[in-house]
Amino acid sequence: MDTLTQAEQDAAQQQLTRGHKKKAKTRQALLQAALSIYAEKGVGELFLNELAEKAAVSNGTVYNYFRSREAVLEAVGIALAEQFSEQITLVSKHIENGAERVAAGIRMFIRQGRNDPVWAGAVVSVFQYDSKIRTAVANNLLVDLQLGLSQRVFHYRSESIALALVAFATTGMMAAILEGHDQPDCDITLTEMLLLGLGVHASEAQRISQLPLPQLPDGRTTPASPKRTRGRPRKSNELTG
Amino acid sequence: MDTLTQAEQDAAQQQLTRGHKKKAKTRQALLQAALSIYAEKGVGELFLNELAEKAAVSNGTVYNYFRSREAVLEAVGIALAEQFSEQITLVSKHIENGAERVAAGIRMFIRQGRNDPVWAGAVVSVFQYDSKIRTAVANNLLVDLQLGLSQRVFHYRSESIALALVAFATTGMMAAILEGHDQPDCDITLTEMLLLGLGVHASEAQRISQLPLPQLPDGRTTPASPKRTRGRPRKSNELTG
Amino acid sequence: MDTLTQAEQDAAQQQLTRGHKKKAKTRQALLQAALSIYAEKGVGELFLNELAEKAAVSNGTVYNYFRSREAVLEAVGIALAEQFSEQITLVSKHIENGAERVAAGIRMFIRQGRNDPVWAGAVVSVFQYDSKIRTAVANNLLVDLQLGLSQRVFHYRSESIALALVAFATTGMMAAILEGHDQPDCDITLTEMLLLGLGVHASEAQRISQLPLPQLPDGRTTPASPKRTRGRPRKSNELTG
Amino acid sequence: MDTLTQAEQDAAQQQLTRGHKKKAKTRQALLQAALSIYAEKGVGELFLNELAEKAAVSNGTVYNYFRSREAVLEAVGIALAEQFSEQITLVSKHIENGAERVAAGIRMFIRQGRNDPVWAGAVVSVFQYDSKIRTAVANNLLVDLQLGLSQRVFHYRSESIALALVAFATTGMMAAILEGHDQPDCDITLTEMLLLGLGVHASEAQRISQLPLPQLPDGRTTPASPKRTRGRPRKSNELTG
DNA sequence: TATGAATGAGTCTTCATTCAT
DNA sequence: TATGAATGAAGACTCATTCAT
Repeated sequence: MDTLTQAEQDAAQQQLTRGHKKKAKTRQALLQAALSIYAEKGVGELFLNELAEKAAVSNGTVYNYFRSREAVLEAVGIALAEQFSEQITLVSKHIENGAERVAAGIRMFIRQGRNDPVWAGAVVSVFQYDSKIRTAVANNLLVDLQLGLSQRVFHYRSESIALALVAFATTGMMAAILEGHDQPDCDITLTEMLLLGLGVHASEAQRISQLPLPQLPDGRTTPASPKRTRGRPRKSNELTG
Repeated sequence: MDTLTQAEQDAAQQQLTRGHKKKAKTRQALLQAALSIYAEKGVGELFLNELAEKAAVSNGTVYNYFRSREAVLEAVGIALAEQFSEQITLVSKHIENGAERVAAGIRMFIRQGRNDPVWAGAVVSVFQYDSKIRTAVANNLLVDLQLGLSQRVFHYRSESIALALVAFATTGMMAAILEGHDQPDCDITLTEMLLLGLGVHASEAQRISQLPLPQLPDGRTTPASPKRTRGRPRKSNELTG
Repeated sequence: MDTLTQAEQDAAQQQLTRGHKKKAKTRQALLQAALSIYAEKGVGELFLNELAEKAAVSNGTVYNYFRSREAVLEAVGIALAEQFSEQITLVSKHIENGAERVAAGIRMFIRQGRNDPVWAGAVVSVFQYDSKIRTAVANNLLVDLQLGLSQRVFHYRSESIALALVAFATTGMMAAILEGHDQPDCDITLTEMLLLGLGVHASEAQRISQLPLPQLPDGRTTPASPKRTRGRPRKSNELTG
Repeated sequence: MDTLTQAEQDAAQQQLTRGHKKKAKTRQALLQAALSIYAEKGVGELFLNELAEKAAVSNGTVYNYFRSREAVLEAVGIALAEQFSEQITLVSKHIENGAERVAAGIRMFIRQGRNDPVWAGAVVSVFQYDSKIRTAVANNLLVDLQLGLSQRVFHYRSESIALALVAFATTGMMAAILEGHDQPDCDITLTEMLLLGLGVHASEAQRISQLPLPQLPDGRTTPASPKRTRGRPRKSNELTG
């Protein structure tokens, strides 16, 4: 998964051919830097001087790409939200079963977060700051929940509560992993629990949660491990201690 | 539930008899004001001049009670954390069954949050900002999970994941309610789902989630609805739309 | 004429008795400093760091008194406008003849400006930047023009043009004096010309323009000569060379 | 009256024949754009990015024509000043009487300003910002004043004060018109007043102020009405309300 | 202890100017 | 010469913290 959406990459490509390589690269660098700051310190701690430094541009350059600090936050949120839709669509493209689709989504998020802590940190930060991101997740999830329900795989009483359950448990798990409370196959374990919660039969839940995940094309450009040069050290999450 | 813990109230009471009524009141006012700011705008938006204004003291006075802004945040976190333990202990004092204790805890949080949006908002804000609060929740929850496991009511593979599941789903539900996505008995519905996820048999899950809740002594002093005089309006949560 | 209006001085006095001497003094210092910057460099060149330095307070203190840079400009404008009304009222309090009142006003402005270049510079700067100041001048002048007309001393075709003539010529003269093109009795000379322009008979114009001016109580606190420590040197006005 | 002086147009013409059409056009476009910004927002609000945009060139291009922002301001001032001389010379070319020459100058300025608010706004703005412009006006005016004096048409005590009177009253009137306080024949009315002020006999003042104006060749290229797309709205001038 | 004016480090933002293409 | 992204100095503004009263 790349930091830039497909649309943005296309635009970048076009500009590239017109010799505007630099501008596209700078914008990407800024978005990437913003993501990594989100990951390290949260949305509220994004300061433009630090953003500029991380993106290796000068202070004023930020304003050639974003009208204000708020615009940066918004742009990152939008970029993440678009990524979500694409990513989820991709991972469950050929899956017909609603429960399997939901499971694939949950596991993809957790695995992706484990592979890319910068991305995971940004997602967790943004998830509760920005309703756009929540909308993006919810819209995709909702369809699959309804599919599973109509297929008689899910049996839940309230769709909105099921939605909240899956979304918050998944992002919570991502947060827990970020804070060091990882364990092998935790994606499978959580997915099984959630499927049970959604009313899937135990044997089915176990089977579905262990299905092999579709291969994802890997286009990540974010560094695999965040640099924590500054900012307060991340507090350990005692929840999963 | 009061904003101050029992211990703090006791201390306050003692000082009261010594004629230090005012001091105790000011400290309580400050903590209460901080809570309501958390609820309205989140931890990152607590500014001391606003805190002082809300508590009806001058800004310099804050420093007679707290060494720094950080100390305020910490004190609020500690106060909330202590409340949690007391509250959960209270609600499940006479319950022997681990699953019933967990269910009572989940439902108490959600119901309490529905009754007191200020408190709920503060809890949700703090939960992801302050590891102490997470610890407090986790410690209590952990015991009950282990109890339920030993009683063969729960059947889960990973305790830490179960912990994360219950904690994040519950606080997520509180957030969803805050944003207006409430529905009757949503505490029961979520609890049933979580019990299922923890491996409780369906019939048991349904029964346990619907047990009458123990009566709670009600000593709340927080206003029932937060005043949102300033700050950005809370974004609607599309997740549970 | 003082930098603070009567109302402001009253307020200051009240606060003084309540031990708020400092606050009143700081506000006055800021207004005074703003005036002197206006005088030296014009409205557009007022920078808050320089304002703070001149008022001998720190940068942030300015914001304890004015919400923004704009608020500073506005406050100075209002203070000057209020001064005008008071000053003009004062100088022509006991004069019945409209032409004599107008003459007294014109000459008072010019003489006051000669005595207090800081004030004069500020007036000239503000006059064309701030409609409030123009309104203040115009309102007072208008009454006297109409009085003179009804007394058959003035004979002009258009009141609004007469208004503009007197106001711009007077402030223009103040600007010319500021730039060093002073000469003895220039207030008398200009006043005579303006009276002629307003249709006063030549002998009357000469007599009125030379009447002794009413004594003004002198409460100036502004330094008699501006310090020109910084900023581009004032360009000489070639108009009156 | 064109934005470029005759000299500049000649130069432009020469270059045209050498195929440098574009360069001349760009320079003119920049000067024209600067004028319109002056008119809209004043000298202090001319920003080079906006200038470039208005002239439909990139911001870097400005520096191919002017060394710095200051150089732009200076060039506009010089262009306006040269226009003045030409314009005044032109309008009073065949007039022998000093008072008639002065009257023609005053009326020409006011009428021209009424026809071309962009030009008028720029003149008013520049007049108080740039001593060159004042010099240009003063030099022309001075000669005519002295002529009128020697012809016994004027009877004033101080040449410098007479100069200031006429100049500031005229530009003040232009400002008043710009702010909407126009009225038919206000140029005649003001001129008559000023002639009276300069000591012209009443009947003569009336006659001279109403003489037909010499025809001006009209080569204006500036749009008749300024576009006020941005910037603070011009404040209404209460002086002439 | 309470007050609230003052402080100043830190951030956001603008805009004249440079320079590689 | 034209372009426009990049620059960075400068100025506006915030807010935790101090301190004299």
